[in-house]
Amino acid sequence: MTPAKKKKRPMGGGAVPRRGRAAGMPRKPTISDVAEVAGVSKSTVSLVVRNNPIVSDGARKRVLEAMTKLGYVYNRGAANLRMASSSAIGVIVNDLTNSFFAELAVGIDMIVQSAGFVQLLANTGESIDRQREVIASMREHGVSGMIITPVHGTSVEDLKPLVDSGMPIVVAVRDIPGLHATRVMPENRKGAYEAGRYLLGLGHRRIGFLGGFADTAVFQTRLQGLKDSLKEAGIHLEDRFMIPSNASRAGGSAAMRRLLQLEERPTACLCINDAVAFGACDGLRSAGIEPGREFGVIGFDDVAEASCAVPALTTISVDPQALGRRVAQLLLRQVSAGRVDQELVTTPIRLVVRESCGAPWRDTGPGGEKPAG
Amino acid sequence: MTPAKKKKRPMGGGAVPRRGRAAGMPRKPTISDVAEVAGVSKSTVSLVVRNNPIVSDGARKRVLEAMTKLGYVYNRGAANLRMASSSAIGVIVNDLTNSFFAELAVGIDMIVQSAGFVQLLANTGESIDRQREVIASMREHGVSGMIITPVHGTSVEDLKPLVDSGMPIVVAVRDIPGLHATRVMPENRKGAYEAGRYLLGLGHRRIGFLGGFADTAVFQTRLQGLKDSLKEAGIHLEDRFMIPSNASRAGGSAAMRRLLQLEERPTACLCINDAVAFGACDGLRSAGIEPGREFGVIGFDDVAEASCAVPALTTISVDPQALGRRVAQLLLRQVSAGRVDQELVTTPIRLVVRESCGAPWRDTGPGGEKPAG
DNA sequence: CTGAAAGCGCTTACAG
DNA sequence: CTGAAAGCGCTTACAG
Repeated sequence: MTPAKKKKRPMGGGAVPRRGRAAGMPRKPTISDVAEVAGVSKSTVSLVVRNNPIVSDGARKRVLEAMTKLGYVYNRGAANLRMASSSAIGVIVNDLTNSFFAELAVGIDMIVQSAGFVQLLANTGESIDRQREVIASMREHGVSGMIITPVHGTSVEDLKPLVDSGMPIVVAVRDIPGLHATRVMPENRKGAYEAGRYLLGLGHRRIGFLGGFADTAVFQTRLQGLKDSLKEAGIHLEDRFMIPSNASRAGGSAAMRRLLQLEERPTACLCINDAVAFGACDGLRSAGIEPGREFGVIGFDDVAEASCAVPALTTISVDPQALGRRVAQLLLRQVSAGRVDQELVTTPIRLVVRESCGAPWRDTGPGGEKPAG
Repeated sequence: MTPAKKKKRPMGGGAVPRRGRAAGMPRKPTISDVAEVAGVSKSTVSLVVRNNPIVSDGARKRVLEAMTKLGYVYNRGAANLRMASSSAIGVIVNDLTNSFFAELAVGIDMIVQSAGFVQLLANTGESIDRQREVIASMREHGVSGMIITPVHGTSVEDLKPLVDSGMPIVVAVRDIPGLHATRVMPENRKGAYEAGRYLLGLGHRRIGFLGGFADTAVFQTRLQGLKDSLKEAGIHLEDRFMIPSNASRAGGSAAMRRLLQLEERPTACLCINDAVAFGACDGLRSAGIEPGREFGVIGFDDVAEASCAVPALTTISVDPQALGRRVAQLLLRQVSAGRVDQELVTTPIRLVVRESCGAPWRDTGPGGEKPAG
């Protein structure tokens, strides 16, 4: 074993000023330093770092000791540069203050962490400009894949350069039809179908469909799911029970008022989203009807705030953490396989009865004709 | 101008297999490629990339054209390696499903993004093991600073190696007393003081303090704030109005039951956290008293769920986004100055009257003696 | 204003 | 099993 050589580290052409380190701080140790202390070559240290069993036990032991002695920290950036790979994936979320997306990020993080990757997370706050900047930034940082819940109004063109660059990406929750990338969407039809079954199970027979506009895919899919469940029970969803409106709270309120004016009016409704469901509850209350207890209201949990604001509201939602895990797995599979998939994947949907402020609706039975308590 | 030279790129000792790229994918262009196409040297391209005005307009133009033509993407990892700096900061959060911390992350992200940094976000889910792993991982990824909301039970020793390494860190929300790092904590005393003033302003004169145990710093600080406000109004907080308990929902319920048994009982209380406040409301309801309307309840919003579950509950909380922005600024200041601060910073606290399910409490006036409506 | 060269901290055939 | 050398994609004095 040759004695450890003092390496000179000449500060030749590229004298490095070590920006980012406090003036007096000692230089961070590198594998060369470790090799020197352990009396082996850099290669050997590199093998030890990556747990290659080829190294002799003695050498390994000396290397490990040297590492702890020096407080060595592996520089993954340098390794990534050399290997032309990266151990980071980018996660771009349209609104992290929305707990749905926060939970989604948590689910993603679980998988990403346990796969030894690190998550670059950016929040776009529904800003298309910020989304563009963030995508560019993450590409520069060399992420090996990206998960995006696009901001509203994102077009195929916005994401095409990214996809064309060969970057594995998964688009989640909000679809961008026609994009050649993996897209993971909730099973709207199944959710609406189960909502219908749920209401039927509670004894409802006249069920309305509120909010949204008929020329959107999401409207048609959700409506179809409801119709399917009703048809199974031999019930036809009457057109007059189908009331389009803005997919907003105000829209829901107006739609509910129209619904309540019908003869033989429904005793329950399915709303296109939770904002509309809020509005439907507003409309019921202003008519002196208690939502939930006297009139069944279910909304798709798109805006993901239903749990707080409407006590007795039943929501249809995806388990966001499970969705996050699924999405991350789909991405990592592509990353490790070195190829890009273009599948459309749907995710299961659950009916969630929120037990928030008031008594949950399911405790009250079929209701609808029952006078206020 | 010499004609563009074909660089050979010999695959000598270190033939790079290009892991992480699909088989047929073309190599990503580098500044050498851009230089070749633009007919300039690498140095010039580098100067253009970083917007150095020293480059002639003609050269700049040709470089920019070459970049768009090739679809060049800056490799920040390589630049960081060379500059021994990094444009990433690590954010380690104990529970991202808690909307308080999600909002915190959003605030951090805002500052981090606009400073041109990228955020590595990891969720520990209150696991000390995961926290240790994540800290190690982020160090390996070369973050230039870290923001941590530590998991419960984190000790000074857990974070000391990190601090000793010279890494700028900011510990937020949960204090680790004795750690030589910037720590940003809510102003508990001021919050309690303002809660007291708020209750006094509503006409309350007998105010209780519920939950927690007297041997904790947080208990003493919050209690002191309440006492201060009462003293200003010439009121002494009676010891019997101070009821310690587990800082849980069950604890709060038990404490409230004890409080209600007192002669000349209080008409309002301040709770050590929102879980206790939930419990206090439970206790009130089981005694037939409507919380908020008939009995003032304020809780510190530590668990950050108050807004959903207790309609009429007043909470004392920090604006988490503002806190996040503040924290990020404190970190970035250290990062760019290349030094490490060890200050203890407190953040302002606000009284928030939640307008969730029921009528907000402030609409009901002093209350407390008023019979149930 | 531009080019050639060195080096950031790693990994990887290759020769011993 | 170990060592010397080349190179990942950048930046930076330095010489022209």
